[in-house]
Amino acid sequence: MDDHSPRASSPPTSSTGIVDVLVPVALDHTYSYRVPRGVELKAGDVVCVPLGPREVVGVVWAENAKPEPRLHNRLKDVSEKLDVPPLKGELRALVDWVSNYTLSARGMVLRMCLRMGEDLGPERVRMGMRLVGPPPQRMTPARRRLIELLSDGLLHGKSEAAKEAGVSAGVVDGLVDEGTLTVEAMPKPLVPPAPDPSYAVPEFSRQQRTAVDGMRALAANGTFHVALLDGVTGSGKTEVYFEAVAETIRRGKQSLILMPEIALTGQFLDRFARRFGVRPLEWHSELTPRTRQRNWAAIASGEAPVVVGARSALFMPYADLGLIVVDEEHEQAYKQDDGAHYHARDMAVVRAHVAKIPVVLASATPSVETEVNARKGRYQRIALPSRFGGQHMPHIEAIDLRREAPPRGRFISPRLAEQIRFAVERREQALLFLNRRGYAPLTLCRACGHRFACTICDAWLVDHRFRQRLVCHHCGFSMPRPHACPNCAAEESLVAVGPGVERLQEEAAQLFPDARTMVLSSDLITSIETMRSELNEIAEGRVDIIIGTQLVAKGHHFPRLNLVGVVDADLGLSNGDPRAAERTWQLLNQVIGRAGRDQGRGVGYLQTHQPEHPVMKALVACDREAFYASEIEMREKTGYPPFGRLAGLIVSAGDRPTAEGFARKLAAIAPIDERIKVLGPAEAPLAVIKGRYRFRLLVKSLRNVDVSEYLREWLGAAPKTKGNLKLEVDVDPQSFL
DNA sequence: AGCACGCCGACT
DNA sequence: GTCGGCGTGCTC
Repeated sequence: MDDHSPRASSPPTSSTGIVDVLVPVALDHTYSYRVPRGVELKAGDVVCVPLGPREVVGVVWAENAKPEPRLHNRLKDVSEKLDVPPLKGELRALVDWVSNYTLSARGMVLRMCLRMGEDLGPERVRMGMRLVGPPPQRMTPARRRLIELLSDGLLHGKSEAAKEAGVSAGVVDGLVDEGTLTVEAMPKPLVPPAPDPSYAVPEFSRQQRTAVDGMRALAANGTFHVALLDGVTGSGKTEVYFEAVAETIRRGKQSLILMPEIALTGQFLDRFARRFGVRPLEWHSELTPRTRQRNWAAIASGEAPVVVGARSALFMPYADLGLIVVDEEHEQAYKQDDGAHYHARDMAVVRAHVAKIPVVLASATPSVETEVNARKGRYQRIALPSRFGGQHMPHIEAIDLRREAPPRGRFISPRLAEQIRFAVERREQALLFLNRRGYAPLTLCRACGHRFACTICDAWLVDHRFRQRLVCHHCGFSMPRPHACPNCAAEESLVAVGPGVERLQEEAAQLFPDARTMVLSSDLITSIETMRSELNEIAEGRVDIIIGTQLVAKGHHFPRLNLVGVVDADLGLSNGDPRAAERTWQLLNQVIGRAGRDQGRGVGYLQTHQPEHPVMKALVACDREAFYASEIEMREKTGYPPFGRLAGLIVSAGDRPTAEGFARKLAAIAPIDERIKVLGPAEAPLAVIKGRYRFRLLVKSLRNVDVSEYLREWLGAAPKTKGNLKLEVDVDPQSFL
């Protein structure tokens, strides 16, 4: 019955043929399937196909496929064409590009586009109730409350209304039986109203106007174009790029605003709502399956004009994307390192390029890569030179810990303590910043010197007094804090070494007994919702001293915060990471930028052992130019990005010799290329994580080298990994742990 | 990535 | 004697 010849002379209108389908599994290549009669398939169509013993959702990657002839009698049929919009060519091109660049399987990249959730079945019809009849014969307090609530005669959600009135479902049923209430189906969940680009256009200052014009022009042009929106904290960056979003809405196209995972706060959504009248659609990992499905559909159909999301939102199948904004473009959170290794900011530029649309990179402290691109004119710089409304940047001072040391076992120097006291007396807020979770990073035995380390990672156990446990920050292992030393059995001999935010809170409570303190640390936060409520508490002024890890550096606005104390400014500088200086500069800038945003009287104190370090000097002098100049010069001289390219290979195995042996073998067969240096293998800075031994190779090349191609050639000749041996490829690594 | 097939230890 | 551990290999 079926014609197996690829040159079948069926008429072109016949739907019988063969298509190549990309399936969302760890495969680079497409598989060919026969198209059943009566089905019409074109590239981009989303289909269900049999794959081994199961059915998977895949995407047609090529029509009129010409599979290997010997496969012909083994081809299976496409099971079904799904009723969703096809993936556009631009998204398929992005998948191909990302897979080619990062060396991750194409199927796995496709998977990121298909996160629409499983078929959850038809959506449950929500029931509502309405007051229709006379009051019941027997009135009870519960019945009265419910009737009161429904007295507007409108349809109320059944469970919500019962909950609000504080009554059980039984009360509802009783009133229905009496004929007082009716229960009817709620109308289908209403499509949220579209953001209104003219809802509340703000007044812009003269300096902002230029930037706003730039934003509108770029959105109106609608062609590929990269702009760096460069403005200090408090300069109104968000409101300025909202104008690009507004223009894109007017043009009937969708906008994507990418945010670092953690910055997806209610504050931002409210700010959006104040400008556009409604909250935007969200896309992040904490959506419930039903919301995920609904939002995916709204994005794919084009019903969602604006999407605010974490990095995974970049791979959504927008019906008609017209603009991408990458907020806080320098954030490390944009780099995904589990599974596929990709940098969402860079891939956003790629997506904008293939979709021929503009992209805005916004930051107060641009990454060195972006800054160089702006200096070379590859990106247009749109600058917001100062704070909005004549506010001043915080005044920054260094506190030299070599001269003004805190008392032994304490971490707040006398001068910083005094300033905090003044701030609290003035009823202002103070922020103590320390990028270290827990109580103390190390616990040791005073009697024998024993140090508590993780048994399966190469790391100390961090004392978390809040949870009463010693915790490994790399694998999550934890144990109760023991009373006696497990090594020498000495009792009461364990001491905490070094500070964490919890210990700092203890110190603050002793120094300022009347002040209200709050610790903000990622391990104390269980969900986006709890974080939103804690941030609200601070914003409403119910906290005097905030003690936080880098969580507090992100775009939250605390109106009464005027003082920021950085407890250990040197913390990120000494780890041998090529980006250490850049990171420290960005983080401290951001954290200190939290101060004085309303009254303009912000002050920052940097506790440091090296006030002469270029980063500290640039911070104190408020001289960003000095920082970029020295950092760019250093990168250029050493050939680090963006003046050269890097890729990392991480070999890991359950035992040290296997990992090291394979890494050495890899190094030995690296193709010779005078533009490329292969460094290592070296034991990774954190040599053991979760019981796996890790070795790293670093590929360092000139800027114009196609590193991905080099890696493919190299790894193609490598023996294939088997057993528990694992090889990870990280093109453009951000972290060197 | 899943999932089956396949070959060696503690239980109905 | 079987249930089940996860190593290896395939999926059009």
